[in-house]
Amino acid sequence: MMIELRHLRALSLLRETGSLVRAAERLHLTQSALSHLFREMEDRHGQELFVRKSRPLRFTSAGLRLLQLGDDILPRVEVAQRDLARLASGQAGRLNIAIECHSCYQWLMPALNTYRDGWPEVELDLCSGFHFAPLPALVRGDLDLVVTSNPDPELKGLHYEPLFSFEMCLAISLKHSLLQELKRRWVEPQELAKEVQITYPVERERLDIFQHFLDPAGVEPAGIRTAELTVMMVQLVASGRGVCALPNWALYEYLQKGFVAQLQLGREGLWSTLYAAVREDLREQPYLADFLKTARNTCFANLQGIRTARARARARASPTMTEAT
Amino acid sequence: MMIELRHLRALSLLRETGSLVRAAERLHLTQSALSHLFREMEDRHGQELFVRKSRPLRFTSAGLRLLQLGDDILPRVEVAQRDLARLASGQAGRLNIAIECHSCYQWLMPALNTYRDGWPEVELDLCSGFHFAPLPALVRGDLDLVVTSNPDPELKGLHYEPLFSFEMCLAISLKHSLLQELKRRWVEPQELAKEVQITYPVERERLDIFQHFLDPAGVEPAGIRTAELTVMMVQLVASGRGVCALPNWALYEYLQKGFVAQLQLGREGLWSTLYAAVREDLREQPYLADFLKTARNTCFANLQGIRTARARARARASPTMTEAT
DNA sequence: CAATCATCATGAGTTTTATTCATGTTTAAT
DNA sequence: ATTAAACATGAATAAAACTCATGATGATTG
Repeated sequence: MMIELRHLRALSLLRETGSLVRAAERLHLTQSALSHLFREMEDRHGQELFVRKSRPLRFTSAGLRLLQLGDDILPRVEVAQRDLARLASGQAGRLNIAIECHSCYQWLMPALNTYRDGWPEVELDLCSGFHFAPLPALVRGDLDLVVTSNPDPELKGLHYEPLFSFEMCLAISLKHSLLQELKRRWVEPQELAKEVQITYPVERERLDIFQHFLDPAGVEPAGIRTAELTVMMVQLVASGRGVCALPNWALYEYLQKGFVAQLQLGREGLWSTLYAAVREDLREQPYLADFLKTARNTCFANLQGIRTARARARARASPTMTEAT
Repeated sequence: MMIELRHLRALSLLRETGSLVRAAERLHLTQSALSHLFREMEDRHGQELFVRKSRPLRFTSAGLRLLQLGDDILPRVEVAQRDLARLASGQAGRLNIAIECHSCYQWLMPALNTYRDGWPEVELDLCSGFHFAPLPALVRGDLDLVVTSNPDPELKGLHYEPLFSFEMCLAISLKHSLLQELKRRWVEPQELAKEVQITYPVERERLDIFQHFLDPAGVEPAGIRTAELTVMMVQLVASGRGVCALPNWALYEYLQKGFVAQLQLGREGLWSTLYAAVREDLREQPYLADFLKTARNTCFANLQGIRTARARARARASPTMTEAT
């Protein structure tokens, strides 16, 4: 037989009340039950847990060690139990968020701030700077929500909630020769072979420009240069150090200010959809559903040039509307 | 009903094995038993714990939360269980030591070093700088051994193992007028009323000179000055800033070097006995019994002027021998 | 696509464990 | 010494944990 929480709870209560009778009362048991219980524990461990004939009650070293264990773990069990109850009722929960798309901080931060007001009980955590694959971590339970544009259909048990569709665009210097040479508003992959790509400092697989544009065409850029911040990337582009792919909504303000020019990636433009990946069973939870709503609202309120995934799907079906923004 | 460790163990094993059948094998149960067990847990918490029809096995958020709890607390339970087993067998244990007497570091450190070699499994900790009463902490289980010269007979469940008896002596400057004035080797409390006392920086109640010499006679010294280290206290005495009570064994080397002179406190000398206080049930433990032996050996090997408590008791009974050292 | 195999669920029956009840023993207080 | 409160104990009972036998489900394969 093994230690059980029941034993630790009883022992803790024995210390608290100072007598079997009162401890039994608190546990809604008889004094006899506790007497049997402690005797069994003592038999199991081969030593006394407390000194019977003594007032006030005294514990032996073994008893004290078990009390210490109880002090250590019982509160944790309580917390877990509350978490489960809240999870069942949908009142609150944990929301460990990771984002794959670096620019997304732009809308995620305001969204989180708004959300926090409505759900102060939800334990929010933003797991940036992770060096593990986020979607498996979501399945494992280390994360609760992943913002990604690359759903993995292999992973079971996940639901991908579309947030919005956006266009990946190429930021290019106003003085760049391509702007003059091309008689069109879009580039082919081959036309970027001589350019330096400015990117976020993350793995190549997580950059849409490579995964969905250059790599499929077998084009390698003249160089790759990284920058942490979007504003730095734009600055490098503006000063002619290279070109850079950014979501249209991230690029918008810099276009307005006339810092850089914009080209579409390919004739159709490189559209993709951003999803919030969550575990299926969490999807219905009010606190999560509301987070998704808040996130979407924040995005459509603040980001220029994005579309609902549905609208974009319709647009793709009827090519005449493709370029509408 | 409440969460029990059995549930957490089963769930962890389910994750480890990936199936009810294999988890049941490992637990020496039938698959049916586990099926019933998990169903009950789910009923209790009002939600599924894992997704049945799925390979590989997937857990729900609730299941993951319980797994996390298990990962958190099950290892702690294991550790406690091992501790209890070792406590039962007397192989090893914990030894959190506190000392009331500041000078005792002088022999405690070598004793600990010797002891460590023989009992590498025992978790040794020296709780110095405590600001709580050490004997109650010993009863409570926060400490396992307290070196004290003031046993408290009120506290039940403690055993006081005598280490040795020693004499509290007064260190006094070689040029001090008292040395000339007195025609004897001892002082009365009243004769210290004009002196500054140099003491360790601890509460007055913990200083034998006050508790057993000055306070009973109602004598207040001209001043109190503190120093952290014995050597500093002796230095202050040597330079005439005051007098200072120290155990004879701590004073010995400074007398030898001729830094200070020594006077007895009262005609009989102020003898007291140093005890190692332990909880009664720990007393028989081999690892503890051996610590006491090592400590005593170290003391008698290194300290000059100490006596066994028994010898001192005999000496006190026959006054003619009182002053023998 | 049926056949097969492995896994899991289920209900009744059984064993084990937890608890109570009735009563005796010990302890501390008066 | 007497008494009251607390605790221990063994038998009886209630509750739980578990098994067995079997049926359902899902994945695999020829």
